[in-house]
Amino acid sequence: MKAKLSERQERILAFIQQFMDENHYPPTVRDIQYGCEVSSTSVVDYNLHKLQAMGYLRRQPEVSRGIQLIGAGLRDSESNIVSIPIMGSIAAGEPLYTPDAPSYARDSYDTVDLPPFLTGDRQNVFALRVKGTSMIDALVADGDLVLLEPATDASNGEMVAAWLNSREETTLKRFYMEGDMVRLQPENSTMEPIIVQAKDVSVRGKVVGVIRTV
Amino acid sequence: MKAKLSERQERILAFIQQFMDENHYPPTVRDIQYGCEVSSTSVVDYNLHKLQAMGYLRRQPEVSRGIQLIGAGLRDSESNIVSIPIMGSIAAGEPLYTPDAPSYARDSYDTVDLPPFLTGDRQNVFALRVKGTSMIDALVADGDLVLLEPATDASNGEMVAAWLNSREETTLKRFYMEGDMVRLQPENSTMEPIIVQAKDVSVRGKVVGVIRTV
DNA sequence: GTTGACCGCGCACAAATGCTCTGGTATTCT
DNA sequence: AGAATACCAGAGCATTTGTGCGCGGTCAAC
Repeated sequence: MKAKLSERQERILAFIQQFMDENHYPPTVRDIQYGCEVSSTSVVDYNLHKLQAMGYLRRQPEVSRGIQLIGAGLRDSESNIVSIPIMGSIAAGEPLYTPDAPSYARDSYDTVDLPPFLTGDRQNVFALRVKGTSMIDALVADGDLVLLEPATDASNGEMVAAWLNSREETTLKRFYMEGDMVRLQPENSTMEPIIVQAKDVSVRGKVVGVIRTV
Repeated sequence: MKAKLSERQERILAFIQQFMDENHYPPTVRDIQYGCEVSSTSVVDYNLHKLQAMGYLRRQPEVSRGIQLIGAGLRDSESNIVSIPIMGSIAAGEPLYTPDAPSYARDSYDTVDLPPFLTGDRQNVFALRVKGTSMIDALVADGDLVLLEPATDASNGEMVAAWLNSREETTLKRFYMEGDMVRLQPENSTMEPIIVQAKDVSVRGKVVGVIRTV
C-alpha cells in the first residue's frame, strides 16, 4: 500500500506540516500549489488523492482546508506530543516490551503524553514505572518514570534495563561488556557492581530519559 | 479588555474548541452558525470580531477557516500541553523567578512544552536547567530540568531550591527547619548537611518534578 | 510504432465561504 | 422621551476554493 513517494509528494507533505505548524489550520489546495511551486491546482488535487490513498492524510470532500495529516505526521506537527506506553514496572518481574508488537497493540497499556524533545527521533520509545528504591543508586528514585528505547545490546557505559536470569528481575544499571562477562555498574561508588556471564543477562532497552514527579 | 463573555460568545468559543478537537481544522463561519443555532452568519462574524478584540482568538481575514484559538483555550484543549518557562540555570547565581511577574513577560524566556500531569494544578510552575554535577547527591544530574513551584517557605522534608546568602548560590536540597537554623539535607547520606541561620537562606521554590534526557 | 498508465498543465464551473449593507429589537444612558 | 449602544436577522455580493475536463507530455511494455 505505502509505495514510495514521489519528490513532489514528499514536498507537498512537508509543506502541509510546515503550514500547520505556522498557521494552526490546514492549507488550501492553492496554498500548496504556490508553496510547492506547482503550476496547477489539479496537480495538487491529483497528488492529494494519491497521498490519501496511501494513508498519509485524510480529506473532507468539498470542504476547504479539509486536510488532516494522519500517522506520525499528526502527532509531531499538530499536537506536538507523542504518546508513550507505560509497559509496567521495572522492579516487578513482569514481561517486558516486545519491540515487534504492532503499534496499535499499545491500546492495552497506559500511556503518557510527552513532548517530542524527550524522545528525540527514536522509535518505539516506551516507559517503565520504577517501583521500590533499589535503583536509587542510579539516580532513579521510587515512582520515577524511565523512558527506554528498545535495544538488545548496548555500548559500554550506557544505562540499560537488563534482565538477570539468575535473579529473575530487571534492573537499571550502566552496562560494561568485559570479555564474556557483563558488568552492571551502579551509579553510586559505594555499591558493588554485578558481574555475570553475558549469556545470563539480556538487555531490554537503553534509558533515554527520566521523569520524576514529587 | 477582557470583559465577560456573553452566553452566545461562550457557546461559540466552546463550539470552536469542540470542532477543532473533532476535525483538526477550524470551522467556517457557517459551521459555527449551525452549530450554535444562530440565524445569521453576520451574527457569527460580529461575535468573532468581539472575541478577537478580546484576545480569545485570531483570524486571518478573507481566509476560510482562518480561525485559531489563543490563550488558555489553545493550550488546554488543542494541544493538551502547558508551556513552562526555563528561567535559567540553577548552578549559576542568576536572578530567579519572580512569581508576580505578568505571564506575558514569559516571552523573554525559553520554554518547554510539557503535559499537564507533570505540573498537576499548580500555578506558575517554572523550570531550571541544572548545570554542573554539584547536585548529583540530590538525585539530580548535570543537564536535568527541574520543575519548581514558586514558594517562599517549605515544610520539613520537601525538596527546595534555596538561595544561600553566604555562598551566593542556589542549591537543591531537602529542607528542615530546626529552631532558627535551617538544615539543608542532601539525598545522599555520605554527604554532610548544610546548616545555616534561617535568615541566611531563602526558599525560591519547591521541586515538583525532574526531567532528564540522556 | 502503438498503447496505456502515470503525471502534469490550464481552464472553468459551482459550491463554499468571508464580509457588508440594511434594518430591527432590546437595554442603558442622558 | 430621545439618543446611544449592544446585539441580532436576513439577504446579497465578491472572493476563495474544491473539483472536473480536455490536452499534452514521458516512459515502459508489447
